[in-house]
Amino acid sequence: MTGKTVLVIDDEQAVRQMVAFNLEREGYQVRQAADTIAARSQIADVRPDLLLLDWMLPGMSGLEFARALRRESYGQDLPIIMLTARGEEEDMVRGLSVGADDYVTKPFSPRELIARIEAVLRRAGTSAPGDVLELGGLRLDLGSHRVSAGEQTVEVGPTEFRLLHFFMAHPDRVYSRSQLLDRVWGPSVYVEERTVDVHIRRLRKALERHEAAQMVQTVRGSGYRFSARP
Amino acid sequence: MTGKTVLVIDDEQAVRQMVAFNLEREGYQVRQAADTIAARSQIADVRPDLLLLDWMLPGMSGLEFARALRRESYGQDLPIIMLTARGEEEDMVRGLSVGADDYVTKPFSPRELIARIEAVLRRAGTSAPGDVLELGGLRLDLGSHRVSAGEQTVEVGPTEFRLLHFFMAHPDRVYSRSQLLDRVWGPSVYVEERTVDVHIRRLRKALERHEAAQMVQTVRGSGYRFSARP
DNA sequence: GGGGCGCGGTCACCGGTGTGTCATATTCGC
DNA sequence: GCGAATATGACACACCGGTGACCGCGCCCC
Repeated sequence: MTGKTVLVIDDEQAVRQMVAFNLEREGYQVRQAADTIAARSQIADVRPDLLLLDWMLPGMSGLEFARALRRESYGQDLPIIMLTARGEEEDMVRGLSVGADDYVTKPFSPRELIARIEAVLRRAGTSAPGDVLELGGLRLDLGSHRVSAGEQTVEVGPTEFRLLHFFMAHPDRVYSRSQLLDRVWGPSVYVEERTVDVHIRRLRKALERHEAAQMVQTVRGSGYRFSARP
Repeated sequence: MTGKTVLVIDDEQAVRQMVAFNLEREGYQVRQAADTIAARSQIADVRPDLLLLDWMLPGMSGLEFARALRRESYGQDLPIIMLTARGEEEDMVRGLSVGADDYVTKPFSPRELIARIEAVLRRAGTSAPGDVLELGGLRLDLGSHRVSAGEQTVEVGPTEFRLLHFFMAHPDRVYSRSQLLDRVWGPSVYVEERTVDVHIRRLRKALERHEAAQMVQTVRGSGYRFSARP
């Protein structure tokens, strides 16, 4: 796993720690900054994949900071999620208008935060061309939305693409049907668990002309796993 | 559906009963505890899949209790949802930073509670990456659900996997058949004690191609032990 | 506007695998 | 050598996952 880097910018230490604790548990790299000065140097230093930005910051507001970032070359397509206290929601309209990708109102649950982060990263990742996942002879190109095995193109439907994308981003790991539904279909979608089976089969069928179907593995009683080795 | 077990820890009986009623209707097993002492013994006794933990408890706060649990081996990946009164939201930031997975503010609707429980349960198990147990040349990878001896993969069925998992997590110690049934099969499963023998044999058979079967040792009159030395 | 097509979700059926139980063989301790 | 405890083989059954078919929906192209 690559482990995306997230920078949390908030003046309250408790908030930063809470976020850091929960994101690290999910496998993210987390950096912290208490103000925009520190944030600046962290951004230059570690080039985070995503910003969690508090609305109220000492000195410069989160809004101004976001706007300033958007004017710069590196910050233009850096995803930003704003953190805001309850009651400030109206202001968020302005926040979104300067280019924040989403916002979360405090207090927020780790689940909600992670779901939003993944949603934003997914969107950002999909639009960035040249981002390619490669594993065991399989290539998945996020930019062109194409899958290939060697020289040949593999034809997969949209859901199979997302499923394969998730698998290739998290290889060698078992996921239960409900976890897959959560991560690939989305947290608020309710469909039958067995639906996963059907899409697994469709994915296998697409891969099998290229002798790559054995990478999609059944772990009886637990779920499915994607792995290059048998 | 297996019927997951949820433990409700709250000092108000009305809250506990309301929760129990609604969860049981959904097919959950529900246990109750009015304080942390009772909670302790319930946790040791029934090994719940999830905790609903009130923020304000007599004696020890929910926060302290959660933190204490997180320090222990069994509690580390036990999902926790905090219950909190409206107005205490500020404090929740701290609660979430010690590892609660989500929170619900009282009063809450049964629908909301169930939705959150299911969301948390779905995510459970995904969090800790790269969990690997290693002992005497045997490797058990929880993430990929694989067992290997040296370079070779060891084929084991689901129950044998759980059994081996338990053994490798608690080596060099004798467990009686009923203890194994309790810990590996679960507290609410009733099967013959002799069934353990059969699965021990199946586990040995799987290990014996890799010359690792002698690690599963019989202690006549007492039970079984897993150990790297003869 | 209608017909066709692609996609996603559900269902029913089936075959295989895993699981628990029993009967019988074997081993161990005394 | 005896009795008790454990190992082992066999078996029936439940359950899980694979699979093909079907249906409904939205979209595009006539």
